[in-house]
Amino acid sequence: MKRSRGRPKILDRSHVLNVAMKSYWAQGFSNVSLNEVCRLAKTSKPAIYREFGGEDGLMEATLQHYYDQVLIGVDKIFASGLPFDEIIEFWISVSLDACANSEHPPGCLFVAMSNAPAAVGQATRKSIEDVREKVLAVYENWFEHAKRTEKFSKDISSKRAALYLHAQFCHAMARNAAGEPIENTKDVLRLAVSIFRTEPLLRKI
Amino acid sequence: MKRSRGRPKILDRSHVLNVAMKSYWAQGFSNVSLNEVCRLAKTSKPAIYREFGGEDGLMEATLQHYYDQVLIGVDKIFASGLPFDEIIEFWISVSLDACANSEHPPGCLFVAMSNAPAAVGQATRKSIEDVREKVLAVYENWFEHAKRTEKFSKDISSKRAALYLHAQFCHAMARNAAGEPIENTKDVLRLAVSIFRTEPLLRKI
DNA sequence: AATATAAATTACCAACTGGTACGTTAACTT
DNA sequence: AAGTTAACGTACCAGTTGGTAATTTATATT
Repeated sequence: MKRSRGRPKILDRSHVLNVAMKSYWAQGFSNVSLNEVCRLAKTSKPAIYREFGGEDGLMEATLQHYYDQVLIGVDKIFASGLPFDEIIEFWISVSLDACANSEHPPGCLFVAMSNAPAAVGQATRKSIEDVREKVLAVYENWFEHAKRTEKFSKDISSKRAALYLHAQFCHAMARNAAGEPIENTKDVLRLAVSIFRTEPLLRKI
Repeated sequence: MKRSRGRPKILDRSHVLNVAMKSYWAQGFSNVSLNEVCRLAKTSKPAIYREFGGEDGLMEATLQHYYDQVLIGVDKIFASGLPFDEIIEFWISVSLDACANSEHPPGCLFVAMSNAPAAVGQATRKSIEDVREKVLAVYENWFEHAKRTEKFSKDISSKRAALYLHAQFCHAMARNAAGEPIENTKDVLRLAVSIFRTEPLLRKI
């Protein structure tokens, strides 16, 4: 790790990313200006420009950071090897309970960005697409695996099931971010995933 | 309709509302400034202030206008008296096809606002809640009616079913606004509403 | 004709936005 | 010690935002 020439860098990249992630996540990324990120991270705009190239670059990097710090944790659930139903239940609670314990802000930065593509730059838009594909791939692989080892409805292609699961996740995160009570959202998710069960369709209230 | 004293009003309220509705809807309401609405509607800011009281008032009025002009049409489907399955199918296509024929911008202004409560003022936030309750009531009544006259799964309370249906609608509109292909969205919706069928759970791809 | 009323419009406000020019400073290289 | 490199941060830019003061204009009432 040889230090290069020139004045040593002070700016703490990952500190900036944490600050940006948290405020984008909590306030809604389009309600947080670049100026404000600078203020909160106690750095200067030119420093941000040097490191990230501009607001679009910062958002892109922040989204990647969010994936590495947060979404990865969700993805890992699907590699846990637990039974189908338990994974689903675990996935629901991890997605929603973390914010109830105020470990996290409500909602999901990735979903927020996905839902407002007009409010981000090119680079970020591309990044959104990348993350989406990563997530869909995780779901799809898991469905493939489940078809081989578990007894859940096989009358649906894994791709389709993955799109469906992701759709339900996106909706849950959007409503969660908007302040919907968590129990409503969980209930909707549980109903939604009931399509994967072979029986019974619905249980009594 | 006696004309009151003072200089006669020129400002065309419903023209302003149409302009605001269309641009909020098409560009995403938080990407459209009050200044821009004035420019597009060829009116002045003080005129908007006189009529609506400010940006919050304009947004609130625009949301109501959107309900009266657009959402009412969706609600009416549920009063059509058609069979359960046909209503569902009709509901899906009305929600999604209008924008494919570019009769409408994609997405739903109401859902967009619901999903970004931090970006609107008090009055608009309250209006969002009102519209939401209207819509949920329509769904709920329809489920109540369907339980009496149709053979669909009764093991779910109408309130819960209404929340679920609305959730699916919101997601579909959000993805539609974000540019997701319509067929994906329709497919997700069809899978989601399959929970109301008593059998069979899933059909082959 | 004079007055009261109210809408229209221009021109402004301070605050903030994303973005940058440029002089300064701290290291390494010669 | 002199020179090179590069990050630092102040202080600025033009443009936009939501909002308003103040003057003008068009009507109804007296």
